Amino acid sequence: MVPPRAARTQRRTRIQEQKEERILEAALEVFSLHGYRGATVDQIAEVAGMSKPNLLYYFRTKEAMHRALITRVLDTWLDPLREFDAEGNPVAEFRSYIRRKLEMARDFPRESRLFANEVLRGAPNIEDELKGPLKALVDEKAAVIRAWAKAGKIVACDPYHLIFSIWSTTQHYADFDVQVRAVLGEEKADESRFDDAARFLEQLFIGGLQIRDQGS
Amino acid sequence: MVPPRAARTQRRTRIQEQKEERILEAALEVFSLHGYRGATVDQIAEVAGMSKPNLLYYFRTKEAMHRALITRVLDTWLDPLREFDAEGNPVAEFRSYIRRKLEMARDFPRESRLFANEVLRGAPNIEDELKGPLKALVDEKAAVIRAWAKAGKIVACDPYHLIFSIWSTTQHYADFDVQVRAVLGEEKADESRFDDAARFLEQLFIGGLQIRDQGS
DNA sequence: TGTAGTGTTTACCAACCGGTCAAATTATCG
DNA sequence: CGATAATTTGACCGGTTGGTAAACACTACA
Repeated sequence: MVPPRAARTQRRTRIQEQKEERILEAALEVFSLHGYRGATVDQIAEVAGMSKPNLLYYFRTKEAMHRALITRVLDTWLDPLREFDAEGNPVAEFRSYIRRKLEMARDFPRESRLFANEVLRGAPNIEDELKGPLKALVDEKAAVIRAWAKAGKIVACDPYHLIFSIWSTTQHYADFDVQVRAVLGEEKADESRFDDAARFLEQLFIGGLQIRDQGS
Repeated sequence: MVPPRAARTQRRTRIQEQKEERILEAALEVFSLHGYRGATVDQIAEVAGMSKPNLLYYFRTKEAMHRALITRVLDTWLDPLREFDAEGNPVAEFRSYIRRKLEMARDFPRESRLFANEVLRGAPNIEDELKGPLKALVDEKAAVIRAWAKAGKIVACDPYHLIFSIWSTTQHYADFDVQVRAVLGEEKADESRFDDAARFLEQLFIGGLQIRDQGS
């Protein structure tokens, strides 16, 4: 009788976990494609293969569904940056960070688009998380980058805008996928697209970051 | 009696032009903020300062309004790339192209977000224009860039992904404005944000493109 | 001033949407 | 098996949405 959300103090059953997983998977599919407002509960229910009231038994509102989804995505989305290691070799760290971000754009485009959709709308539901955990993490990594520059390990540059540019260039291949396809032509296979992108971005960032001839 | 759209064979009156302009301005405001589905005709009518039926007298459907808006935006959006001059100095051309794109992100963020919203949704209404005029223009400029590289004027790199990276990094400051603000902190004034971004992007792209010491 | 066309508004509608409810079905466990 | 709780469903509801009908107002011009 009592909806599972209220009974969460107890352990969740396996069936609840599975259903919630199926729902969030379907919600990701629909939200990422149509945005929050554009998605309908009926649509999500259909993709999840269950009736609307049944879906609403697990997530009482559309908003609850979206919130659960976006906080989860935001968390995994920051993993690559968390791995960014102050102790490692600077150039190697950037190289693997860029590669990880590009792989996420390739393998999890729906998550990227969900996030993009949310930020585009002004991030009404995640503003606090952006100003809190996200900002804190970026501040931390920016300090690392600045220290590297001061130590002469990489060229000096604004660490925040450097991170922004890595975010934007990599996520572009998920969020603007249709445009990229249209310009490159459909014949260009996915593999090739991402390989070319990886090669270019490495050239752009690593080439630009490495200390070489400082003249002119 | 007859709606103006059908009477378009005749010249449009001044009042029609003005009203349509007011409507498209309001539509841009609302669509860019809430996306196609999230925007309501009532909302647009209110922003435009007229009643809904009155608005629908000038644009018979919500979709017609959106289509008129997006084709116009797409057109002006490509202007900076059109100005990209094959005869000019390569480095100077890139520098001014980046600056123009960044200025557009600063001065016309709504247009950028409208476009981003559309592409995110799979560009259902502009797919043809992406594969047609857009692709043609990019192909043309890509050839120019390749020729510059072959002539040794800039370093060799994939011209398509270079253009993508300029698009994504500059538009990021319009589309992900909320995130940028959250990370940099609200105290950072707009002017400073864009100045810093301009300085960084110049360093990234121009520094990376210029021919200097080629040794590892 | 009459009238035809242009522009505007009030009232309205059918479809859709998020969400509820009560009843039915199924799983759990003594 | 019996009983209790968990899950699922069809029917439904109030509010919103895109769009329409028709009357009304304004303007230009003979």
